[in-house]
Amino acid sequence: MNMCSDSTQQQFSIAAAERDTGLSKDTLRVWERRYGFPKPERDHLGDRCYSIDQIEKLRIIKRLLDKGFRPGRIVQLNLTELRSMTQRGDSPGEAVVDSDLEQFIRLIQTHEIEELRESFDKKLAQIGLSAFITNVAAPLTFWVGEAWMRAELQIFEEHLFSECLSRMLRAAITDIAEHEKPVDPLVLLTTFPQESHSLGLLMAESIFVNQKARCLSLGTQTPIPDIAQAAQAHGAQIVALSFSSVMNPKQVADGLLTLRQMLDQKIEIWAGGSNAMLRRLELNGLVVLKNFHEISENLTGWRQRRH
Amino acid sequence: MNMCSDSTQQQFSIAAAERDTGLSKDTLRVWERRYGFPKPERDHLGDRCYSIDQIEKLRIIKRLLDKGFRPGRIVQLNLTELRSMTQRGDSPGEAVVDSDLEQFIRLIQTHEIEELRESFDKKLAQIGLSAFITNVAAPLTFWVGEAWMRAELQIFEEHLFSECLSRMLRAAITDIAEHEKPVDPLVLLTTFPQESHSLGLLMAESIFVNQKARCLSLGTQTPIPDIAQAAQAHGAQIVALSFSSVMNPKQVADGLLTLRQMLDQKIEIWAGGSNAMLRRLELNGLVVLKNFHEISENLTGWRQRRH
DNA sequence: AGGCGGATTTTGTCTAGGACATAATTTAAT
DNA sequence: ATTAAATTATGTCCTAGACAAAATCCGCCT
Repeated sequence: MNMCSDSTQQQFSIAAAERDTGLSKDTLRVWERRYGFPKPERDHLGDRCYSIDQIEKLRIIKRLLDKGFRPGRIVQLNLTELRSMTQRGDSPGEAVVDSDLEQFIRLIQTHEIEELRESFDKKLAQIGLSAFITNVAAPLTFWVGEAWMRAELQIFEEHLFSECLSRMLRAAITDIAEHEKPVDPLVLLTTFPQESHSLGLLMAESIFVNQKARCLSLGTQTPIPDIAQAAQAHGAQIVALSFSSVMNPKQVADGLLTLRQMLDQKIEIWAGGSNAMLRRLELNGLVVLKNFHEISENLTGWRQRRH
Repeated sequence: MNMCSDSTQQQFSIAAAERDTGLSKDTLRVWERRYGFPKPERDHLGDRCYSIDQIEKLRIIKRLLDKGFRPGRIVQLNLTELRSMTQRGDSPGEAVVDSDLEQFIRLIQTHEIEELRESFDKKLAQIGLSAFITNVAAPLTFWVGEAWMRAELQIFEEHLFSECLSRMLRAAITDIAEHEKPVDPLVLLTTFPQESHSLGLLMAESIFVNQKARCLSLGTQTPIPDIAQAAQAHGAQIVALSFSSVMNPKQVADGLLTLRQMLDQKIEIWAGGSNAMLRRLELNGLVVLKNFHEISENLTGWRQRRH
């Protein structure tokens, strides 16, 4: 049993490391064997004790892996080198930040939650829900993740932002539901068991509801057989799933295949999110949504197909 | 690499089993070694292939463990024996179900979500938020868990119920926030990284908000150092945490100890939820809340202490 | 009977190093 | 320049042993 619990001066057991980095115990051990990092201290029982610095580095590496980097190359690098990698890659980095977004960013950084909420509301009233999600919510969420990696934002600030946005979207959804009568298709929304990010799902639901689709959300983390059951029970015509990069790509592919087999062929699966697997995966009866705009497009298409 | 993925006819890899049962791979392997259950088939590589029946049994066993049973005794039993154990134990079983609850239960079982939502709203308007949580939301949540174990309710029905209740509570919270001006204390609400159940947290927040406390929710799964940082940054006076029985009791104790050390002594930690560890744990500067009613009591106490 | 302290069993998590499928990359051949 | 084949990189699985912490049992004393 591990002696270097969290409690003693910033030391993390391998279980704590797994929980806080999202890298499995097996992966942590095999990296140590192969690449020599992380090489944690050992307690008097020979159990690994990760330092807070190692955990932080591992968290950054995890995010870079999600962006397509490979461990063998980046594991050796130091913190500054890792942070500089954010700029590189497919995205143009912070140059993309719209001037409109800057005010929101400032409010996040200064923890002015109330003001952030008000600005959100104002903006929403100005540009409407769809545009708000495409032009504000989505890019801001992306920016927040990047900023964290550049050490410009704390994790709790990310949580605050996420919570604030969630509440806004939920309110918007309720609001629309009260005023407009939805029509077909009936869309079942949820995520796979490993996936706990609810923000993507919520943004998708907002778009669907805004287009007057009937939505039924199961929340996050529904076991796959139960997704199928729910879809059949309620006569859903579309099952919409959200996959962030925290989910293991293999399990994404695996799960989608299983679900496709369990589900009536008439029911479509629509999958969106930042998970790398979605860009590679091709499967009959699976619609991969590259961005929020494609939800509207596909919805129009679906409705035309059914007259 | 595992060949018996989810996709082939109801076979689960050990990773899928872990994800769907909440029991770690290590535990699954050591149970097999010691008790002879679960004894999964092997694929051509020697990798474990759990059947759907084994998974279901494991899920029930997991819930019984959370209630205080021990694996050595119950692992051997068959499904009917396991299900009958629900009645036994400290709780009087379904006899406790209030006649008022029956209508809600029926609506859950028949998937009448719209009607459930309306009934909730009506009841809430009738008895007020505090009473609604203590007399309806909390017992109903408990009942839903039990009913699942007795195979009277599907998991997706549990999700639907949970989502429906969530939305209601969030709406209620927003509603109060718009009409009443909150006062001290400032309460920071969140859960530890492993804990993804947001319902308990939401019920707690409802009570707090209803008592005019200023609430700041980080949502679920905030890393422990970040909880401490957030509390300091916002000058929170109370950190409120929710622990369901899905969380490993050791990690609960460990985490609370760590957090207590990181936090200013003046900041109180209030912990509630069904996790078994809370009943055993004693720690200076930690308030364990046995039920929702104690939130109000302790809040009154806190305010009196500060005049 | 009932409570207490120590011995014993139960339980979960950690260790090590080996294996191998799959994915990604490099090399060779057309 | 493209495609195919070989190679390397990577994560997850395997076995089996160890040990602390928690729970239970047991004998003793009141």
